[in-house]
Amino acid sequence: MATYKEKFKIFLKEKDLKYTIERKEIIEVIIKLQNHFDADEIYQQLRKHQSNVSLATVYRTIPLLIDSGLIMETLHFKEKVLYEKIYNRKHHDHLICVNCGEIIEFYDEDVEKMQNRICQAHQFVATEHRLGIKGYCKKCQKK
Amino acid sequence: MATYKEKFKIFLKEKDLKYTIERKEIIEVIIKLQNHFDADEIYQQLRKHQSNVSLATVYRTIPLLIDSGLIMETLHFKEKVLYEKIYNRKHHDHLICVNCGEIIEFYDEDVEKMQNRICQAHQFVATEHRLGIKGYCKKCQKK
DNA sequence: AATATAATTGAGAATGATTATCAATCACAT
DNA sequence: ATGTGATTGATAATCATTCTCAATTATATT
Repeated sequence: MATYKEKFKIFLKEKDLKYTIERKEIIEVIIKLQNHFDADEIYQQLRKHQSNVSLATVYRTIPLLIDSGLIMETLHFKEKVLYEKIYNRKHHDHLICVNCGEIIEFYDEDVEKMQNRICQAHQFVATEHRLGIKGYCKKCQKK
Repeated sequence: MATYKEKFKIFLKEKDLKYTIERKEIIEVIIKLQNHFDADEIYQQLRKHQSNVSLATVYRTIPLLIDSGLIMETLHFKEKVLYEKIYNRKHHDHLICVNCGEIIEFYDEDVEKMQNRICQAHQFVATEHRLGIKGYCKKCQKK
């Protein structure tokens, strides 16, 4: 099982793209990120680690990270696109608290089965599905 | 069962908001719309019907339509927020063809049950869920 | 190691959807 | 008919994202 960095390098090589310092620094920062993140979060983390990669380069690199199967766009919240790491992780879906913004991940076998059934019924070939449930988390219900 | 227009009027009155000509023209145009639409689509339809309601007012009215339970945001596609009418319609989810943009609606009882089960397990109170499956429709698979 | 070449970068301008501002107008209760 | 606060249109502002372009860099080849 290749590491994140190796997988990214291999992807770039296949596409005749270069493994630059900027791309190296971005992937290193992504590896450390735990939660859902947006473009600016990557940028802020770079600065925190004494890297001067520009925001433009962050935006340019995101599609490469997606195409290489390392991250995916998972949800839109407050006008922002959030991403998360997916390499070497099981697919899962999300509960999002509209009050505090907390994101709870869950995996459900039935969701996957159901997706297959629905796609077959509509002769549809799925590349991705996203189930997002919005509402109130335990804490926020009390208010 | 109140009509769209009546329901909107009642909502506005409850909130001490006014039923203006502009809001009337917007709701009339929404009633006629069949598919998923964005803010600009509403604006274009208004102009087609000799209405001069501004785009700013369209944007200002959308939250009112959502709060009154007449429409909901259903999906993001190509950087645009798409809405659809929901009043007096059964909840449903979507298959979206990433090639041609076709949107197929489907209803599945199991999706609803599953949502309840997951929310109970996480002590979460859902206000809304959205299941979007992206992939290739029958036509686009052949290419 | 030097060279060639196409890819990449940073800085800042451009874009495009959406939101805010504000003076003029309007809906509606009294 | 009047008063008051809500609403509107026009347009400026915002904010995330994308584009532009000259300067720089990675990598294959000599």
